[in-house]
Amino acid sequence: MDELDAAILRSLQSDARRSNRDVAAEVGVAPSTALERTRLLRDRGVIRGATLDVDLAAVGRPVQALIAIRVRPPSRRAIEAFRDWVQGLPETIGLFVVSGAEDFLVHVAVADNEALYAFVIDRLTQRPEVADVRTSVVYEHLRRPPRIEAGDH
Amino acid sequence: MDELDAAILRSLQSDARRSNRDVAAEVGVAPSTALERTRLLRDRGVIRGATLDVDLAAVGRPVQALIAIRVRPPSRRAIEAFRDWVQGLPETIGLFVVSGAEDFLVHVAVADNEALYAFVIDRLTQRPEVADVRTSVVYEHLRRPPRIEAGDH
DNA sequence: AGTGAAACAATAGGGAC
DNA sequence: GTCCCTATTGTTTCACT
Repeated sequence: MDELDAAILRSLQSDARRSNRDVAAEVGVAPSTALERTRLLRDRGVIRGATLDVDLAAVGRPVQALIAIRVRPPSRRAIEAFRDWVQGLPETIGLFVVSGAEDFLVHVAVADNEALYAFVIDRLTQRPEVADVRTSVVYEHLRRPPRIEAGDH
Repeated sequence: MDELDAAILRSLQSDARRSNRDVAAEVGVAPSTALERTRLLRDRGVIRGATLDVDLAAVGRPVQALIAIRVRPPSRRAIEAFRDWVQGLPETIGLFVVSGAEDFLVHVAVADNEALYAFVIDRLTQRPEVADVRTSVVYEHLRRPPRIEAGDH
């Protein structure tokens, strides 16, 4: 992870579909050099992939929520079972396994408030390990790419 | 948003860098058709962009946390001022504005626990509108692309 | 919605510093 | 060892059917 690697990552972060030629020009190296570095970053697992940023409202799921869940018992078995189950639900778009008062924060996107209510009272409470549920509606969700700097990572 | 649009979105979701040719073959239309549809999806704002999925640990920020924050007074002025400020911090990688007991959930990625502690007690508590802070360490963060279906969106 | 040709980009191999 | 140049292959794009 030298300064060139960091510059390539920064360039691709703003638009992962940018051509290698453009990236090379932006960071000031030959296209072949940029290409080799990018592939090494991919091989080393620094670049995991590129995901499409889709407008959830435009695909019929304008309502988002974060649902804090406490699981009982908080054993590895119960945690992992619940995690795997909730990850497979169609409403789920993100999942945080956390420390603190709760064990999970499930990020869901649904069609309307009714669907959100149904998700919470029909699906979640079906699971016997769910001890407590707290729903927060998401008014706004902003994402920022991490600031990347060179270093001995 | 017909079935073809949905299929194109599903195809690009798994890898936003997939070539138009591959997408066309996968969804069963000519490349020119896939290209036009993809461009229309972009123009209509359904596709917002493509973001690089970077391994945070590999770029020196292996510790993640979600910080729940209550702001006082919970006025538009205070909410928006805090949102804009926290969004600009280098540690911030995500921000949820939510209903419920708290007003914000700030997703941060930092170098170590010390940096996390410093973020909470030095930076956040500097702001006079911050009334309450609750930090949860993120053990695991999974993301899932939304399941996209055709429809009159 | 599909075809073909021209412009463009990605890749592999070889060579300079 | 890192970077660059060039030739080849493959991809995108546009005018046209």
